[in-house]
Amino acid sequence: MAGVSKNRSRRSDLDEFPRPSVAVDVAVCSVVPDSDGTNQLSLMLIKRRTAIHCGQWSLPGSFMRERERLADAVKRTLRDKCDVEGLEPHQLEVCDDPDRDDRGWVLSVAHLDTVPIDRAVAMADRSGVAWIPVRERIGHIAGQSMLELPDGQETLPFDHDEIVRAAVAEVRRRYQARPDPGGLLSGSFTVLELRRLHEAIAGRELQKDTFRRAMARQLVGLRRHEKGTVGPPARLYRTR
Amino acid sequence: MAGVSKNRSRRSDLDEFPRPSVAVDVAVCSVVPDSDGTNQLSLMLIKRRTAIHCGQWSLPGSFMRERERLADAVKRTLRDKCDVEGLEPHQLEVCDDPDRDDRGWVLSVAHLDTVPIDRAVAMADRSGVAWIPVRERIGHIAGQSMLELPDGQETLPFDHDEIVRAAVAEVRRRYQARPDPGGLLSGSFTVLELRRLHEAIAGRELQKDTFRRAMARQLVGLRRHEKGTVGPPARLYRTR
DNA sequence: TCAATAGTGTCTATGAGACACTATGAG
DNA sequence: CTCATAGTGTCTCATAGACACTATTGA
Repeated sequence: MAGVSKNRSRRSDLDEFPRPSVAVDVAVCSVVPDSDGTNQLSLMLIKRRTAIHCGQWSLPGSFMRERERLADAVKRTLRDKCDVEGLEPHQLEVCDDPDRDDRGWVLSVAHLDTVPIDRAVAMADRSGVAWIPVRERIGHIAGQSMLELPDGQETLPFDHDEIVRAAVAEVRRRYQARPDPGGLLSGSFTVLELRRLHEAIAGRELQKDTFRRAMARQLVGLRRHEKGTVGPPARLYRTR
Repeated sequence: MAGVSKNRSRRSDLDEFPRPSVAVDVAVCSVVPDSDGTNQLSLMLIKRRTAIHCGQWSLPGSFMRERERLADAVKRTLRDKCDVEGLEPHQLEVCDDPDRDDRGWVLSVAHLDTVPIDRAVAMADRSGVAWIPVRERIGHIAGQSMLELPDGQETLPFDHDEIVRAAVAEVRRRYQARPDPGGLLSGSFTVLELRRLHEAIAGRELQKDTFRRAMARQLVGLRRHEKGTVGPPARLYRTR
């Protein structure tokens, strides 16, 4: 690239200013069946293998590479640390507390992403990766995670607890208006399946008739019907 | 601070990774009277005095200082470059195109802020600072600014045009539901003043009776009334 | 008097919430 | 048959949009 040498030559302006380390963190969300079999809005955590906070569960994240785009850094992180591909990260917020990382001055750009349910289920047995349901306890205790963490861990490292809160709020906000903005259901689905998904995300039961009428307008009805379940065959739909 | 020496000693982890320069840019919005006297949603631009893009109009911005918080960097920028104080910046998005700045790899965290109308008017005559109304042209031409820039300038430097678009969209989104989330009206005001404000932001006329009923619910009615205008004295309100 | 405004009444269309009802298929 | 479900009908209530009307002030 011709631009690189030009960039280097004018670099002097920039050297006057201190540069923070910049990382990306990703809150990967999905809705996966509980041990009971009920759907739960969950976040994907990884067990840290690096020096700091080693052994703890945290959101996947990594430092940016030279002239990398944020979205690419997120995709690389997910590929390298969780073996997930094809997601589309969205920016959530920048975490800028200078004391958030004991190693020094580190900014983190928090991202949100969603993985289709079937892929999430397929990943569930991978070692070092876990899907943790969000805890729906009212009167949430300060300094405690929204997640019921394994191994007796109380909180997530860095400011990941706050990122989780922002991510859950954002997913809920998005799923209030649209059927499946995050693409959690792949292919076709019944209205019941979509409602169970929304109920898991919202954390409460939804009115079946109101829900149907609100969603059907935004869906494409297929000719196919689901068979083999209790009751009359349910029509299949897909998103636009 | 005890933390600093500890941070330095563990700095080695971080030195493996390249660090971008990080800047903040602010889209400062207000509603100021046009040359016609009609209210216009406007952005505050400054005339650049630094080496790069010198002489061009742009959003105020600056590089972060060591271990500074983003909000503080924005406040410092506004204080130093525009002599404005007391604002509360909100994050909009991170601009991460590696080629956005010819000098090198620079991330910019775009922010949004609003200044009360009376303060904006008082600033209007300050040299090197200008309030530019957003252009409401339908079928917006690609590669052209949303703003009618002075001195025949066509576009804003860096990716400031995109930041302006995001800022205007965000201000409009916020003012759809609430009376005055940005605190543009200081003190008390009539429903008519509030409606003129909303009309300037939305860029279209609003129904007077529907608007009154939607807003009055969210306002505190005062005992005072405005005098000296045409028509019956209008009741004054304030935000909660 | 006129123009512009305040503030309210009212009609209609829309949609959410809620309850009920019939139809359908698996076990 | 029983049960869980699909899908629709319908009633109520709240609200947006629209139009109209009276009252009140300055010019």
